[in-house]
Amino acid sequence: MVRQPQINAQNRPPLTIERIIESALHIIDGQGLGRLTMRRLGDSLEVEAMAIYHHLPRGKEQLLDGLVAHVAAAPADATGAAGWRDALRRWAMAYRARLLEHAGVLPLLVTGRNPAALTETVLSLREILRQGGVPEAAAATAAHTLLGFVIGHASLEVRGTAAWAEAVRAMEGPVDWDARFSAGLDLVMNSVNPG
Amino acid sequence: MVRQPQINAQNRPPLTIERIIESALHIIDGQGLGRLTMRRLGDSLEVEAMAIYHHLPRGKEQLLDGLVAHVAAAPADATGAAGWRDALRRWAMAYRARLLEHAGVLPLLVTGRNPAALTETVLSLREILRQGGVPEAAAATAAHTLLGFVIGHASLEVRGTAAWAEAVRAMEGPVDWDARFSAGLDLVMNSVNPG
DNA sequence: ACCTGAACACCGTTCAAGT
DNA sequence: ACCTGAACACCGTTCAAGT
Repeated sequence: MVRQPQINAQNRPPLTIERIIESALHIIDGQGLGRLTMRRLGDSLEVEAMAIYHHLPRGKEQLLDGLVAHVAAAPADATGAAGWRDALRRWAMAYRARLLEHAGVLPLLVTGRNPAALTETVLSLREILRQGGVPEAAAATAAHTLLGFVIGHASLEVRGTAAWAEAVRAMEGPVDWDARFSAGLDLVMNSVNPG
Repeated sequence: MVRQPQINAQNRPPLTIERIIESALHIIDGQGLGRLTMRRLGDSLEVEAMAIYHHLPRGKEQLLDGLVAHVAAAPADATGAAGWRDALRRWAMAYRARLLEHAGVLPLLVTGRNPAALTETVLSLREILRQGGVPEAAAATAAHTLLGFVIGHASLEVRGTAAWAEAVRAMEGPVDWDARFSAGLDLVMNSVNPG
């Protein structure tokens, strides 16, 4: 029985930034952002809360920055798509699903914290539009419009599907959010045209 | 010297929900959401923090609900507009300005808290579209698409104009956000058509 | 190098008490 | 009816100490 070097004396995997972020995301997804505390995060990692500061010197701020990066940095990819419209459509659907899976991170995304986390995503959208023949300025506008729509629509979905939103559904009527998002996406994409 | 009845023995205006919300919004706008605490709010109202609970029995949750309602409940109004497109355009510009003025409230808006706060706004958008001849289903889609775009774009603006976003501007290039929003708004509105 | 334990300043909230 | 003061359980973070 050879002890593996990456297993320490307490017989548990060592703390890494990746494990910390994943554990934090697990707490947010399961219990909500409000219940993510350094002490609870420490518990879930089987470590004292103070140990986390050794890996994230800037503390909770750095943890939240990492969560935003982990969720928001999902660039668009044109491989396997039938043209740039299809590529953007696929990306939008996937990005929306990602935001809804981690809806607890949405409030962090709109704080302006870790703005660099979105750079890769924005540039990938612009690149796909550019390759589709859309002029530079129009591509920049379309990229922000599309990304803004996806983030904002996901926010409305969180609001509309909240367990305590019965009164809203009574007033505004029931909504098929998948269909609603798809139709809205058409609305946005339909006026994006190559030069 | 007749003492006015609404001035109490300590010579200060009585606590009301309106004054509490306004004071809280003032703290958020000036110092950020993270510095809004019940104790600081009490200080700014020249009252002990515990006095606030007499007016907001559900405590800070109720305060945050009230803040969302105060900022997000701004319905569209067609009076004085040159047609429904102009009315929606004006509303979108005003709503965006409102969100940017109170950017610290944006994270609260996307939590799904107090979902009823947006009902009036959503219904007003649908009504203007309906009066413009847009069929019911298309109006519902357009309303959510427009509102989603405005909220999402405001989030991107907060991100792009953050003081610490120098690296982002270096990578993605400088942005005229007023022009960018206006162009994005055109993109969204251009495919909304009466039946 | 990595983690712990005790401590500090703060937080939201409850509750009995004051006026 | 409206507000206060003391108290409680919790929070993020620092720092000296352990291994």
